[in-house]
Amino acid sequence: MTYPKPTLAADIAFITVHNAKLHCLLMNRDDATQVGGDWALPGKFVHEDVSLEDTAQAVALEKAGLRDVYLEQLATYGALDRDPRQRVISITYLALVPHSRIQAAIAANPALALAEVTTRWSGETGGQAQATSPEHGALALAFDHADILGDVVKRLRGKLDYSPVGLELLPKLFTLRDVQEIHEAILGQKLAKPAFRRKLLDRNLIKPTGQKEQASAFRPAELYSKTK
Amino acid sequence: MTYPKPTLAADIAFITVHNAKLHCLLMNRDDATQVGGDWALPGKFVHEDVSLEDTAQAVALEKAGLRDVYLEQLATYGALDRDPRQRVISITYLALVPHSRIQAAIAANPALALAEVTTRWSGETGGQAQATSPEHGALALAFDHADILGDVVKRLRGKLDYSPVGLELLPKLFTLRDVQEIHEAILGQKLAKPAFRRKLLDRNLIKPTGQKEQASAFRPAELYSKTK
DNA sequence: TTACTTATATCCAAAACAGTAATATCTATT
DNA sequence: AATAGATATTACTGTTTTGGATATAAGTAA
Repeated sequence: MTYPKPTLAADIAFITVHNAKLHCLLMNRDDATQVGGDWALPGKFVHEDVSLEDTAQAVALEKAGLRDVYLEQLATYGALDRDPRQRVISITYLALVPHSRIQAAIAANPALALAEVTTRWSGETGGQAQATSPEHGALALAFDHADILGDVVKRLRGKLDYSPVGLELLPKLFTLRDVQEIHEAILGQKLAKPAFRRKLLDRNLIKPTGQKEQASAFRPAELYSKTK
Repeated sequence: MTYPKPTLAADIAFITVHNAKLHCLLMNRDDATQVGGDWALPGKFVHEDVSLEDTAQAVALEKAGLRDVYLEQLATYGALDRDPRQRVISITYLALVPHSRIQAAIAANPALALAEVTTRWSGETGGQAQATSPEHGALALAFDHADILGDVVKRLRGKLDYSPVGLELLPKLFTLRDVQEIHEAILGQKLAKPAFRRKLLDRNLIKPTGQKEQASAFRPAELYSKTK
C-alpha cells in the first residue's frame, strides 16, 4: 500500500529543577525561515529503521550530549498546521535530568538555553506554558511547543500525587530538603515540612545513608539515596 | 529533506463494561498472510492531510459505525518489529463507549467481536492483557496489541484514583450501582458501597434527577446524571 | 398485610493527615 | 570554651478522612 505519509519527529522536553524553579532545555532555531518562534524543544526526525526510544536517546546525545537519560513518553501531537511549512507529527518525550548534567550540555552548545517554565493557569484544565531565560528574557516558542510544555507541567504535577517523582532530577545523594524543593518547584507552591517528610519516608523509596551534607553553613542534613 | 519515513497508523481500543466485566472491541483480520494473531484493534493508516483526532474518529465511523465517541490518546508504539511485514508506528487511542452503542456496531459487522479483557498481573507494573469472547474463546492478538491492552487497563485503573472516570461508559441516566459496577470491573475487585457512594457524591460530578429506575425487580434506585 | 430484596441514611472506630511545638545538632562568633 | 543563631529532626495533638457495620426506608410479589 502506498499513500502520502506524514513526517514524524521525536521532540524532547529536558526538564530540570534549578534554584527551586522548573526549567526546560530549549534550542535556538537557526532556520533561514524563522516561522512561528525562535525557540523549540530539541528533536529530530524518526527514521524507518530506528525505534522511537532509540530516536529519543539519539536526540539527547546529538543535541545535548547526554547519555542514558530518564525518558518517558508524553504524547503525540498531530494537528495539521502545527508546523506551517509541512505536516509534521511530533512524538514528544519528557526527560528528567539533574541540573548538573544539563549545565554541561549548555556549556558545550551555545544554541542551547535553560529557560524557567511558568504557567498561566492555576486549575486542573491545563494550558500553555511560558519560557523565560535570564539572558534572552521571554522566549518565543515555535510550533505548538508552548502547549506541549503546558502538558509537561500538567503531567509532572499529576505524577506527584501518586508517584515518587523527582528522584530522577537529583544526584545519587540528596537531602530531604532537596526533594521537597523539587516538589515545590513542580507544584508551584510551598509544602509543610513535617508532613512532606513523613509521606516521603513512609513510602520507603529512599533510605538514609548515614552520611551528612557537606559544606553547609549550619547544621547539615542527612544524605539519602534511592532504595533499589 | 527526504528520508525513509515509517508508516503511521491510528489504532483504537473501544472499551466498554458489560455484565460487570471489562470488554474491548476487536476485529478479525482477513489478511491473506495471517501474521502474529487473528484479532487486532481496529485502526487505519494516518494520511498526510488528516489530523490524528480526525483519523481516530474516522476509524470509529468506518470500522464500528460510531459517531462522536469519547476519545483519549493513550500512547504511541514504535518498536521496529511490532509488525513483521513492515515498520508501522501506531498511535493508540482509548475510546469509552456505552455497551448499548457497541452492541449495534457488532450486529452490523460480523468481523467484530466484543471480548472480555483480563490481566495476568496484580501489582503496579502492568503487563499483557488477554481477550476472550464467548463465541471464539481465547483470541490470539496480533502485533503488540496484548501489550497495548495491558496499558489500557493500567491507564483506566490509574485514572480511577483521581478522576471521575466511567461516566462515558454509561447512558445519560444511571444509578449509583451502575457506576460502582464499572469501577469494580475496571479495578477487578469489589468495593464497599457506602464509601463509594460518599466519594462519588462528594465530588459533585453527578446529580440526582428525582427519577427512579424502571423495571426493577425490587426497590428501584434513583437515577443520576452528569452535572454539566 | 407480610415476607423479601434492595436502596439509602446513620453511626462509630480506626486510620491518615496537618499543624505546632519542642528538641537536637551543627556552625560561627566571642 | 561557651554561646548565639540557624537549621534538621522528632514528638505531640487535634482534625479530617476512611472503612465497615448497622439501621431505616422503599419498593415488589405473594
